[in-house]
Amino acid sequence: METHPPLPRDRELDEGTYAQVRALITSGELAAGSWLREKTLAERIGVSRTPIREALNRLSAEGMVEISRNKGAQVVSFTPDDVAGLYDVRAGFEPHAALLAVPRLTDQDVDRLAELAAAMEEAVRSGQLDSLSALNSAFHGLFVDRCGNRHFATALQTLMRPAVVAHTFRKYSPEALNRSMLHHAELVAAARARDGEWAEAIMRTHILAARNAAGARHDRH
Amino acid sequence: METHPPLPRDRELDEGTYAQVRALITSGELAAGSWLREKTLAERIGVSRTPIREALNRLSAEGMVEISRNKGAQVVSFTPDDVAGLYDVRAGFEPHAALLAVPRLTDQDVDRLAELAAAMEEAVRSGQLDSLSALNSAFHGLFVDRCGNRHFATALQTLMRPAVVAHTFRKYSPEALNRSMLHHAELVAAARARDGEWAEAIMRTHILAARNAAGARHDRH
DNA sequence: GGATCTCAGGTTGCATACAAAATGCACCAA
DNA sequence: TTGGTGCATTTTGTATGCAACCTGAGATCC
Repeated sequence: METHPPLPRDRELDEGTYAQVRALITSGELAAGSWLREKTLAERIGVSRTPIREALNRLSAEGMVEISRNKGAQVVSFTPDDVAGLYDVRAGFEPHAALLAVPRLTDQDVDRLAELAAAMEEAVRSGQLDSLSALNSAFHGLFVDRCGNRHFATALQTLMRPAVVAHTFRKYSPEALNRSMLHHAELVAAARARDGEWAEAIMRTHILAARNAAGARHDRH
Repeated sequence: METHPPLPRDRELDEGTYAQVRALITSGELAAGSWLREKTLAERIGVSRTPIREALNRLSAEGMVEISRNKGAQVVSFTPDDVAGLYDVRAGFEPHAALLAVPRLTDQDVDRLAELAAAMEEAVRSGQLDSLSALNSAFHGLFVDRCGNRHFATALQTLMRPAVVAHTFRKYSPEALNRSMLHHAELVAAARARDGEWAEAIMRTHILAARNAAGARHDRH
C-alpha cells in the first residue's frame, strides 16, 4: 500500500508559531511596550490560542516579552538604564564566548561569518538598516552557538534576544556604523586565523563601541 | 523532631504548577533523564494537562528539561563535560554578580543570607544532604537577584538552574563540604560589611573549590 | 530464522468551550 | 465637576475532546 503523499502545504509553518511571533517583534512590527493579545495573534497567524500561549510563555522565559498574570503579555520595553545594563553584560559575556568558540569553528563557519559580514556591509551601502538587525544577530549568534558549552549558549541567547529588541542601528552615526562593519571584518579575520584571544579582544571592543554608538553609557552610581 | 526549618519559599510558594513541577526535579524525586509524562504529572499535582504543558515549556526554556516534539519531556542530563563547562562559566560570572549585588543588599537580605547559611550548616550536621541543594540555590540566587541588572540576573539564572540538577553535595568529601560551609559564612560576612570586592573574591574561590569537589576539572586545551 | 508490515495502545499537539479575573464606561450621588 | 459604584465587555486561565504521531508487539512473508 503506498502511503499517502504528505500534503505539500506545510511550508507555511517555518519553524512554528513561536518563530512567527518572535519575528513580529524583532521586525519591529510590534513595538516595545505594545500588548500582545492572544486572540489577535491567533487570528493573524492562523492558529488557535493554545500555540500562541506556548510561544508567549517561551518568549517570556527568554525575556523578550513580559507577562502579568490575568493581564496579558507585552513586548519588553527598556529604560535607558536597562539598555546600558544589557551592553555591560554583553561586554562581559560575549567576548568570552568568542574566545571559546573561535578555536572550534569549522571552515564553513568562517565562510558563513564572512558572508554575513559582507551582507551587512552591502545593507549599509544600500541603506537597508532594517535588515541589519537580523544579520547582526545571526553573526553574533554563531559565536555563541559554537562556544562548546550547551548551557552557556542558552544562557547567552537568553541574554541577547532582548538585546535585539533594544538594538537599532538607526541611532548610529555613519562613522559608528562604519566602525562597526570594520569590527565585523576583523572578527572574521581573527576567526579565520583561529585566534581566540584576538577575537575576544575585538569582540569586547565591538560591544563597547556599540554601547557608545547607541548612547547607552552608564552613569556611575 | 524539628524537620521544618525556614525552607526557601521566598519566591513563589507552592502556588503554581510550575513551581511544583520544578520542585519535583530539584528535590531529586524525578532523576535526570527520566520522562515527564503530562498525564502523570497532571494527576499527581491535581490539575489538567494544560498548566502542566506551560510549566514544561517554561522549564524547557530555562534548560531544566528537554522536549522532543511528539515524544515528550525529560529531565535534562549532563555529560561530565557539560558539568565542567557550567562551573567554568559560573566561575567567570557569578563573582561579578556578587560584586554588583553586595553594595545593594538590604539588611533583611543579609539576614536572609545568614539564615540560609545557618540552615545549610544544620543540614550538614544532621546529614540532610538532599535539602542542601534548595538552600544553596536560594543562597546563590539572592546574589544574582540583587545584582541590579535585570538581564544579567535572568541570564545567570538560566545558567544556574540546570546546574541545580547536576549539582549534588553527595560527591563532596567531608572536608570539601566543610570548606563550602565556611565559604558561605565568609560570604555572609562580606555581605554584612557591604564589601563587594571581598564577596567577589570569596565567591570565585567558592565556585572553583566546588568545581574540584564535584570532580569537574576541565582538561584545558 | 530474520526482516518487514500492520495494527493497537499510548502520548503529544491543537482547537474549542467554559470559568475567573480585570478593564472600561455609564450612571449616580455629593 | 468629581469621585465612586456596579454592570457589561474583554481577556486570560483551565479543562476537555479529538487528530496526528510515535512506539512496540505480534503476524506475515521471504
